[in-house]
Amino acid sequence: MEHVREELDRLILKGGYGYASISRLLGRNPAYVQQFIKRGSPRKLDDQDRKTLACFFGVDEQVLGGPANPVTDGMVEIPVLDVEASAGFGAVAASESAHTRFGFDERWLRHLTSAKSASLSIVGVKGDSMEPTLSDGDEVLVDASDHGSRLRDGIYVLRSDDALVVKRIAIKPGGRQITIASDNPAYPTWHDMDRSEVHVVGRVIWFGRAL
Amino acid sequence: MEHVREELDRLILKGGYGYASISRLLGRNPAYVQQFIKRGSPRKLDDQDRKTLACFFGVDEQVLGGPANPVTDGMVEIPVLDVEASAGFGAVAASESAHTRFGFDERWLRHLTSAKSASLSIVGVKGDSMEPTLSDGDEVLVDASDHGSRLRDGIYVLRSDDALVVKRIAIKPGGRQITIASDNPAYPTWHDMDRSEVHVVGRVIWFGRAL
DNA sequence: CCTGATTGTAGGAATTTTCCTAGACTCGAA
DNA sequence: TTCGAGTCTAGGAAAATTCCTACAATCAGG
Repeated sequence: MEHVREELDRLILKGGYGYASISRLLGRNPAYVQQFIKRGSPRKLDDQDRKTLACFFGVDEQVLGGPANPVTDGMVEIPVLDVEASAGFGAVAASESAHTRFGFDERWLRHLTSAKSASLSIVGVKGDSMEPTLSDGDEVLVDASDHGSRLRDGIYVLRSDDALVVKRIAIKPGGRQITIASDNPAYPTWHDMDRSEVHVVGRVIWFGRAL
Repeated sequence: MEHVREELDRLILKGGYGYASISRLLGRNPAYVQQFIKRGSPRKLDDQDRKTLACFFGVDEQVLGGPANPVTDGMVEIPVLDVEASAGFGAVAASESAHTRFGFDERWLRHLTSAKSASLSIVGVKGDSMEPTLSDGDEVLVDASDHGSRLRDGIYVLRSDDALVVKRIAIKPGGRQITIASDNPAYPTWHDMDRSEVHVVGRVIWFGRAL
């Protein structure tokens, strides 16, 4: 903790400001900073003062005894695709406006997938075919880079004619054959389909649901 | 500034904690919180104390007089609480370590709840007691302003001794009695509990799950 | 070398924060 | 009901903070 006083002392000395003027900067009496450094009078700097000083000297608050910086830049925004517009093959007008989106912590996201954020998108689930795993209205995070030869057991978003559908895919061991199923047993399951028959949009790696 | 005292008072009252235990949470003398609220003794809360309280009650620091959370163009950031640190009454060293957080579209969020973003937080689910609705590792969005007299049927985060737990609450029609249940039938259900017996942190309004 | 202005220093006063304690009260168990 | 343990409350003590002030040192301009 003494380290903070020395650091502040050095900063003031280097800049040639003098204790008095720095005290005035804080809106305190002229002896305030001198007391802090030489007498250790306020054991800690007030939160507000610390901010002011860190800003003034252009150093991190941490140097003056502040909290470790919570790295504020690691936020990745993933847009929610408008399914109505994106499902068909017709050219999609990329409307900039009105897209809702989710933000994920970068570290958290890297925990989930190694995919680049550009290949991620969010799609709303329609219908009950994937109950109880996914319900109508859920939002699923889709990794568009995770298909093709990397296809493996799991839940995928597929393109079917002009719509996006969510299905569970199982790989038949050793072959090119795959099974496409809906978790809801009321829906049919297709066995032994060829990979080339299905258009995989991407793998579902996360979903959110309102309660 | 008085608003902060009232807000803290309300939080303590609603949760039914009492001033003394909250004072102990801060590692202060038992009269400390009472003095702050009734006498206005420390004009401001110490930075450290504010963090601890915000974490404990699952609200944003802003509510307790902290710095305003930057809302970047329609995106609301909700912090993930460090449950290990926030749940218990034992004096807790509020860990400064970088909190992960999620971002929600403001419009989307308002669709989900009318609560102010400052009263929202995210908690990780531990254990299988809420299977199949919630699984271990899920992240739930908690509305800390939605309890007390507004308690209604639904899933809530409760404080139990030194841990946070997620349970389903059902209100017995017409009375103060409530039922606390786990969705997993392997866990017991408690009937006819009095509202004052449980410490409600907030209502679960959304969750996310990795697949 | 003087003079006046400003600074750093340190003693101590004024104020605020923090703690301690005793009394009134509530609640549950005996 | 009585007792004991816990709470909230308020008064005031103890400790920390913030401020004030006088004094010595420094420095620039005469």
